[in-house]
Amino acid sequence: MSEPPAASPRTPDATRRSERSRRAIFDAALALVGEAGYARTTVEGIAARAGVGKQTIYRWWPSKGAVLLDAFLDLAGRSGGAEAETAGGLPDTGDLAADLKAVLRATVDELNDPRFEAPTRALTAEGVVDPELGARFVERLLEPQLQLYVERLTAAREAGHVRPGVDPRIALELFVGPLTHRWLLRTRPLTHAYADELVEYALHGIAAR
Amino acid sequence: MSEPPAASPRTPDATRRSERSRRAIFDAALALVGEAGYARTTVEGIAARAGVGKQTIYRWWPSKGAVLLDAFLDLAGRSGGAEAETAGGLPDTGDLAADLKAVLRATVDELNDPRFEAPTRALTAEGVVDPELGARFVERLLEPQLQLYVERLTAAREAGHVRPGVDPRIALELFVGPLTHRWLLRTRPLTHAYADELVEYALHGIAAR
Amino acid sequence: MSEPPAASPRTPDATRRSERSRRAIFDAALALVGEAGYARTTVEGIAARAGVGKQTIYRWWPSKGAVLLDAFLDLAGRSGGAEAETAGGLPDTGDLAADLKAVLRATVDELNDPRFEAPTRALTAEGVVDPELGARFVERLLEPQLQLYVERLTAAREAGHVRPGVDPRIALELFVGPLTHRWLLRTRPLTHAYADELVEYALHGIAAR
Amino acid sequence: MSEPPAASPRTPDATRRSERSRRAIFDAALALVGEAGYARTTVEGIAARAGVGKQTIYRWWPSKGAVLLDAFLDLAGRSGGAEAETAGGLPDTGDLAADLKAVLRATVDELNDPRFEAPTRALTAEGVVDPELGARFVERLLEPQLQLYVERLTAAREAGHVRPGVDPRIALELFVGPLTHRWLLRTRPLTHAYADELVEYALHGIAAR
DNA sequence: CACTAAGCGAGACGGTACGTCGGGTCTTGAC
DNA sequence: GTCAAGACCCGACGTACCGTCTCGCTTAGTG
Repeated sequence: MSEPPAASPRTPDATRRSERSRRAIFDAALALVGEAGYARTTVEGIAARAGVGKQTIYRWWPSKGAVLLDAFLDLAGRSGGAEAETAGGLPDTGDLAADLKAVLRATVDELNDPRFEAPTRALTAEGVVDPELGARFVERLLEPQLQLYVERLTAAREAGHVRPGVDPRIALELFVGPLTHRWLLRTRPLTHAYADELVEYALHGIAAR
Repeated sequence: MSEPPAASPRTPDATRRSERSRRAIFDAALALVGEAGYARTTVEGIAARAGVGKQTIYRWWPSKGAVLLDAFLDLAGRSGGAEAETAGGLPDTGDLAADLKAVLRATVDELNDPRFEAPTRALTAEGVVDPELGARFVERLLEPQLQLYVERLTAAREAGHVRPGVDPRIALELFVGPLTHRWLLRTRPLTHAYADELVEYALHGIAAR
Repeated sequence: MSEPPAASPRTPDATRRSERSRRAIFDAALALVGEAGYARTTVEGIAARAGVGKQTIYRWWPSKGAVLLDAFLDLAGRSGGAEAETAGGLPDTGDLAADLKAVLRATVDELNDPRFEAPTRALTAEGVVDPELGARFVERLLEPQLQLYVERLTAAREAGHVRPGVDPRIALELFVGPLTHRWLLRTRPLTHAYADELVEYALHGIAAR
Repeated sequence: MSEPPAASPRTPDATRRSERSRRAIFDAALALVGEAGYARTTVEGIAARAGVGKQTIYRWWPSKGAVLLDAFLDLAGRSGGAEAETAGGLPDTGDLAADLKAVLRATVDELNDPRFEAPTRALTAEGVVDPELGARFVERLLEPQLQLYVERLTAAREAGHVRPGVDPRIALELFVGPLTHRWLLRTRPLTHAYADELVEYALHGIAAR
């Protein structure tokens, strides 16, 4: 029952991969995007800064975007950002509005944090245009976080705080969608006050009773 | 009292501009983005396809993105898309939910139209990363459309169909934000059914009474 | 009776060519070959040293060898090496042996001159392996010089100093061939004494009467 | 009194060398030079074709040229080309002119044989530019053959067919030099007729008595 | 009606980065 | 300790575009 060799042409041997280079590439990539922006970051620049041959990058990633996505996932994993939240789940004090406000305020802070802003914008934009990259981005970063909303909203529904028929998968977009819209398109500033208002509007709707 | 020449260095004389070239550039730009995608579209390519010197492009636009934004605005203006809607305003049958559903369904159709998808995605992504371009994009294309929501929602509030305290500028994002989120990030398909549900959720909120 | 445009695809417009760049490329190329040798000279290095874009080299020459051949032809033309000799023809004092010895001694000196040795060896070697380059090398540099031998030997034949049936084109190789052989393959040192002996042997043959 | 290990750093142990790999490398090298030419033949390609690690090549040879020189020597040794001739010496029928013509005709045939042409040209060119390689080439391949001329011409001198004062080492170049000149520089085609004429000219000189 | 003076098509230019190839070194695991 | 395999750092390849810069050539508007 032997394992067949990988089908794809030119598949490098991952067991021989240099962990040292991998980390250096991530560090260099994030640093450059932070300093010069995504567009002015180049594979050549990353390689030079990481003290690595260009081929070592092209051996393991197909494009600049892919490198940066992995670098960003690595960063998120290390600095516990998403992972910690993912592990713990959204807060559940019993007060749905308060919990959502706390989460959205934290999201606002993160989106305003310049450390994260440049690479996140860059990756999101890249994903908007490159479906494959976008899919990985959503699957690995966004979807796990959205799933937390699903869980919290489901719990709230079972607790009777949310109308019985509501689909959490759609409901969550009432919170996340507007926030993302403001942030990506810069139509209005992202503030805690806005986060609070958004929760109120989304929870209670805008129609007169 | 003769007017001195414009202060800025190297300001071209717009009165002598070749309309013929301007149109050819727009056509070439849109065609190329449609065929090859934004990333593979180049200024050089646009010039060649338009039968125009590169300098003629650089004389009038600072970047590829700017050319495409103008080309897109021109397209929108010509094919009446946004302009026609802008002129007429959102429908007002007295039934807010029905009117919003109609508008959102139309938006869904437009976002799913392959003719518009590629350039719109490209421009949006570019605007996400380039604040200046993003600002022009929002100001010239997005904001006029959002203003229509403001008007319709204000009218609805005055008619007593929307709660008195509601800020239309925030309320509109409950509709537009989730739609944009789905479209840009491709988290779920964009359908008429979704548009309808969105209107219901946003109008009535998700909280149990 | 209009001139048809050049058939070849992507033919650059020679009338717009930058003479300044052309010279800078020649100078850089010759300098680098002299300093680092042919093998360690690169197109990239030539471009950098000449303060020129790589494309400017590739626009006008197909290969490193071609650049160097032209650089060398230019050098020969400027420093009058071949051209001056070509213009004047071989000396004709009436004493064929003495004239040939003078010429061969001069050739020995030139082949031993380090300024010429490196690039000449490099080009010759390249021509040995690349027939096209070799053909140009022979046609532009070698053949004009060999032609001088043909003329001098023909004159000598008419003056009765050379046997009537002798083909000058073959005869000249008795002088040039052995010299080149020694120089290219470094089998024995190249000296004036050797040049003199060569003339004696070739003129009178080695067979006993 | 045990022998200390060889002084040089990293001297591989020749006794453990894989004969199998050595032959595979030679075969691959010759095949590739024949198929793609010397310039397009790479160490990597040789290793891959030979089913050998690159290091196995670099362990035993300093350069591509060195591998090919050895491969060529091996070929010459095997197919008896030079060796057989070397062993037997030049023919000596008593008729110097006829013997030389026979030998030169055979050389012409060999130089025109496409099997030998590519690698021989490549090695010669490499030797023209790389003195060390050139020296090995001359010593191992060329000089043994030239020595045969020395022997034959010495015999001829003793038999009174060659003038007494003639230095065979110089005389031989009258035959070999022009031939090599034509072959390397491709100035004129290499034919049997040319070989014959060359012998006549060199034996009897070109000067009128 | 000539005479500037711009916009224009064309494309050469100095550059930067691309993605690939191969050089020569080093490491791993099998023999 | 050699060997096959191949990852690694590095330098160069030849190409694609960038944005700038001349070139003639229309094409107005002015003197």
